[in-house]
Amino acid sequence: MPSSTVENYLKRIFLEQQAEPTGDIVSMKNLAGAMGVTAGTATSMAKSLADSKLVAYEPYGGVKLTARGRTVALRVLRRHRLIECLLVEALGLDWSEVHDEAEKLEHAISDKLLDRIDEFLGFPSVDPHGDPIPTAGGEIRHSALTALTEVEQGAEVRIARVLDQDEQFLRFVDRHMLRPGTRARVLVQDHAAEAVTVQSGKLPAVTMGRTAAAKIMVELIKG
Amino acid sequence: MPSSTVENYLKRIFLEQQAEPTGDIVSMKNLAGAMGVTAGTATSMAKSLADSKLVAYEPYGGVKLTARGRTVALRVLRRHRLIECLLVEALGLDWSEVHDEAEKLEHAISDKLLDRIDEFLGFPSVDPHGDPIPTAGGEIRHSALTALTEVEQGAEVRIARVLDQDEQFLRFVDRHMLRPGTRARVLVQDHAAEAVTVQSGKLPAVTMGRTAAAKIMVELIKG
DNA sequence: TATCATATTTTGACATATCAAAATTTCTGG
DNA sequence: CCAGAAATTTTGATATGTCAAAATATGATA
Repeated sequence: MPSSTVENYLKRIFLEQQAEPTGDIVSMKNLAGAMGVTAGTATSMAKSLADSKLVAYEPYGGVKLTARGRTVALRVLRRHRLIECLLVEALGLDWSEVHDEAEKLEHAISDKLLDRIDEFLGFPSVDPHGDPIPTAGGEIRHSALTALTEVEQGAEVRIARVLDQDEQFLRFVDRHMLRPGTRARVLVQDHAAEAVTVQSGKLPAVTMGRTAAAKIMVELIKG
Repeated sequence: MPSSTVENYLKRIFLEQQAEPTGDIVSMKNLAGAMGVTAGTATSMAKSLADSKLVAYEPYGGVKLTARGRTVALRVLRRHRLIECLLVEALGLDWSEVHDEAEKLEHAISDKLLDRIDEFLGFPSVDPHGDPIPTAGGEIRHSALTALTEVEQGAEVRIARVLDQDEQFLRFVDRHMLRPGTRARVLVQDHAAEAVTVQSGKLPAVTMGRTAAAKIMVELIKG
């Protein structure tokens, strides 16, 4: 049984591997940053994870999940995301405030209870942020998603995923009805200004910078 | 912020204090037994809790909660019992299987979420086992105590207090599992015979005279 | 290529929580 | 009151997870 610290490292490594398209090796600096610990701590944990065959660790290189490590990471993510669903669906919490709760609860819940929750929720495939929920078997399903910066002007899209858990940002997304599942239209792609203008529901259009737009992943509906 | 280990010790001490009617001081042996650790570990933890002013510790004497320690213990108990309610009410788990889940979740839940759960459940006053749920303020609502002679036939009660320190009597109480904290059912109230028949756990029912029954104070759970 | 900034690793320390076993204190029966 | 039993405390060790700071390696650039 991995400790919750180990679970957190593995989860972070998984997420960092996904976030880093330069290659799926995570540096000690990034790992330490993501975990909020010093670089020395990250190094010693990397070694200890490698001893447990949960990561491959190359001195001065970095760290990468093994198959076993990946399985553990996905199990933690499954817990996290199902808990987020539960808090939103059953208890009516706002999707912007469930992340921190789930961060703690994900280490304290049994497989049995998790299965109950899954059943109770009707076996959802994405969490309230649109992030895919890994299966009990430890697999993850991806649909082809595009960043909001990449779609053509005039396109109709469905918001699929928001790649940032920051509460400020989630509130912004909320305010403009850009939650996962909602439809939106891309009115302007201004490459010169590095800005994207989108419009959702009956709200007025909103213009955001490309760094923000890059964090909003969508599925193309038309255009 | 007390660690979850500290929370567990305080909770145990509280429960042991209630269970021990000889006086509310808990010995290292009992504490170690209840926590599943060695006596040496219990001693060193007792000292450390005393340093934090959460318990009063007398070497070779034992340990007793301070007001602060009691407040922490009751907060943990509140979490535990509300979580048990949630698992039974909302997720349909059986009341016999929720204890272990709650044991872990009670340390991983925020006050905010707990309040939501409380509200969602309609502010229950007892958990699925009939144990009272402490208030957010850290007090325990003691329902008014009733003598065993006063309750209706068929009622479910929890033994709360035994108003006699006589060894003979306490042994009798013990033998029939009528210690404070245990649940029992009043099978017969025979006013003509001045006798009460009660039954606890898996033991056969026992009939006692009204003078004896008058010394056993109970809380009404149902009926 | 020599140097310097940056990243990484090592080292020594600390806090928490635990155990086993030795030492000590308290209790109890004769 | 005293000896042995039982409970308690002490001691020394271990595992986990962390930091600060020193030592070392890597990589970019002049």
